[in-house]
Amino acid sequence: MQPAPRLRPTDAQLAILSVLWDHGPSTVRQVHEALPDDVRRGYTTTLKLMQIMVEQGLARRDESERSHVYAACVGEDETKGRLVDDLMQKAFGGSAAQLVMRALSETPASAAELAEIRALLARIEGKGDEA
Amino acid sequence: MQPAPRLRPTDAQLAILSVLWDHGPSTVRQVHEALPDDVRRGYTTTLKLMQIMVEQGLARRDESERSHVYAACVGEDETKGRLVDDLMQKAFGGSAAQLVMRALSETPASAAELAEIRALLARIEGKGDEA
DNA sequence: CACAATTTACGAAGCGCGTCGTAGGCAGCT
DNA sequence: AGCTGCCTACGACGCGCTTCGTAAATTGTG
Repeated sequence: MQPAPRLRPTDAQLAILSVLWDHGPSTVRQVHEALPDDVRRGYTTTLKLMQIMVEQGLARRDESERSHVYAACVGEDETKGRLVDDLMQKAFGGSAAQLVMRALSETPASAAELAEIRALLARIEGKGDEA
Repeated sequence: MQPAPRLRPTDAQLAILSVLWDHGPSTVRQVHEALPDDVRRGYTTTLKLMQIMVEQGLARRDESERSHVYAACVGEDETKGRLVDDLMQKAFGGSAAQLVMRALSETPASAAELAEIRALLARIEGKGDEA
C-alpha cells in the first residue's frame, strides 16, 4: 500500500478520477464509456492509465471478479484542494484572495453562486474574527 | 510572429514569466538570478527555456545588445486568468463558485483579503443585478 | 470441443519538457 | 596577440505521460 499520494493527478488521471467520484467503483469499461468524448482514446489506453493510477496510489482495485473493479483512493475535495493550492502557490504567491478575484473576474457567476460565496465568507469571518 | 499564444505556460515558464512581469524586460542573467532558489537550475537551462518561450510566442527579445533583452509577450492577468479557467474546467466543471469555495476553504485568508473579496462581490452584484 | 468476445498484461514508441555539456563568438585587459 | 570571462547556440539525454498493438487468459455460445 502506498503511504498517501501527494502526487498531483495529470489531466487524464483527473478525468478518470472524476468518473470514479461520480459513479463510484467501476470497471475499466464503465469508466471508459463514461469519459467525455474529447478525452476518450482507445480502451487499452484507459486500462493502462488506471493501472498506473493503482501503482501510484490514486486508485485501488478489487480483482475478485473477472472484470476488475476500480475505486478512487483519494478524496475528491482533498484532491481538488491540492490542485487549487498548487495553482495558488505557482501563480498567485499563495494568496487565496488573488486567485479568487481572478476566478470571479474570469467567468461570470450566477446570482445564486454569488450568494453561496457570500455565505461562505460570512462563515469564515465568523470563525476567524473573534477578538 | 506567432498568432497569439493560446498555450498554457508550464511551471518553469510561469516562474520565468513572473520575473519578467515583476522586473520588466531583463537579460537571461537577470532572470536567472531573480528566480527563486528552489526552481533555479543551471544558467544554460534558464537560457534554453527562455529561447523556447520566444519560439512559442510567450516572450520576445531584443538582440541589439550583446546580452539579449527578453520581455513577456503575454499579459499577466490574461495568462493567470487562462490558468484559472483551465483548472475551473478540468476540476470543477466550469463552475467558478465551486473553485472559489474550495480556494477559500483551502488557505485561511486574512481579514484584509476577505474584505477585498467582499468588495469585489459587491461590485459584481452591483453590475449584474440591476433590474 | 471449437470459436468468438471480452479482459488483462506487457512492451514499445512518440512526444514534450527539463537539464546540462560543450563549442563558438565577443569583449576587455595585460 | 593572447588570456580570461561572459554570452549564445546547438545537440543530446533522461524521464514521465500518453497511446496503442499484440499476446495471453477467461468466459460465453453454438
